[in-house]
Amino acid sequence: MLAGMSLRIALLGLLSAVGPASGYDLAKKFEHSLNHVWQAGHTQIYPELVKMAADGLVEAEAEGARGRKTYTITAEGKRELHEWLAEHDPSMTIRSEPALQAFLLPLLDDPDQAIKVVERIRARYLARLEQLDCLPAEGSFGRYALSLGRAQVRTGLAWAEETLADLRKRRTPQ
Amino acid sequence: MLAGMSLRIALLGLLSAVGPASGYDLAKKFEHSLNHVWQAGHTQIYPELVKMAADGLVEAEAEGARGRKTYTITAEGKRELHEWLAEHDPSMTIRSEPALQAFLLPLLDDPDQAIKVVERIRARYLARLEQLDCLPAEGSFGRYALSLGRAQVRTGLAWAEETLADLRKRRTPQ
DNA sequence: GAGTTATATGTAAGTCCTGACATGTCAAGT
DNA sequence: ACTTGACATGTCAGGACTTACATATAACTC
Repeated sequence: MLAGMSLRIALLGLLSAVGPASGYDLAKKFEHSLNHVWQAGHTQIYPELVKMAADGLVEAEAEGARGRKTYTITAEGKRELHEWLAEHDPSMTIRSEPALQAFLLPLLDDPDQAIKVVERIRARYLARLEQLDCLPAEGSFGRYALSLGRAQVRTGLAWAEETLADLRKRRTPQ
Repeated sequence: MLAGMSLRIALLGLLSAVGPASGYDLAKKFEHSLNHVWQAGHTQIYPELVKMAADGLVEAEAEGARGRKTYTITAEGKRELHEWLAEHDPSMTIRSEPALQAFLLPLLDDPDQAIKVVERIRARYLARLEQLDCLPAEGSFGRYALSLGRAQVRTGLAWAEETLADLRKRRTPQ
């Protein structure tokens, strides 16, 4: 099993959880339930499903309306999915733009400028938290990931608020 | 200013913080101080520095030993760096393999299997936290990012421990 | 003097991912 | 009849990133 096949795994997981679905459906699910875990647009999903069908992990059923194609996970697909979940050591690779901005904060000598940057980061985290809070229970399927995602965003928000307090204290030390 | 130039920004930030450095130095800094924020290997860094030099963001000085080249940030480079930090709305894109595994957990009917998966995730977070705790103060330059990184990892760890407790309760409900 | 490790730089193939473009259907309102 | 918006699928160019390969010097150890 090769590394870096997370998009496949995510798609297989969705198909396994919600049953047969089209590429369009899967793109929507990505937006609404995998959003805090993994991201992918339809431009990545459609070609990937074709490759997965070629590899025997899913089966396509060309259906009626509007050229809609329904994909179903195969036994082989389920096997790959379970194997990945059971065996794969998850990569800790991180690429976080908010954290990169946090890293660079000391470059700004003017505390007011730094405050503006952290306030923008805070607003982003807050918007995302509200978005997560609006997520449907989704049959409670993604519950573990949702609690992890929420906790991570709340952590970012808390960091922003602590950092703002710290920067404001520095600005007016009297 | 285009999106997705974070590698450039990270390199400019390092050059701005620690002064002139070679590609090799920058690769080491990535490992030791940007690790919890952004990741890049030397195979990505060397070509990027060449492009950045072509764009006038850094200046290369071909130096002595072992073909070492020293790069210095230019005024234009500093301008770009500050502009990005001040203006760029950070992307919230997330791709977390641990979170993806968390998402898929309900697929495992056997609680013992789920426990194994979460224990592996927990071990990974723990290893990373120890790694972060060993980071030098680095002139305290990356202090904000370090506190954010640590908090994020601790959150992951706490999630793993709560989830383990939950799964163990389900296994033996008596 | 030989061997090992850390220093130091690169290339190339291939995959992953984004953003822009392109096409057409169906349902509902006006 | 017309328009708008949600549905539905795709391609393509280019940039980001990984993995494997390739090379050579300097310092240290045995």
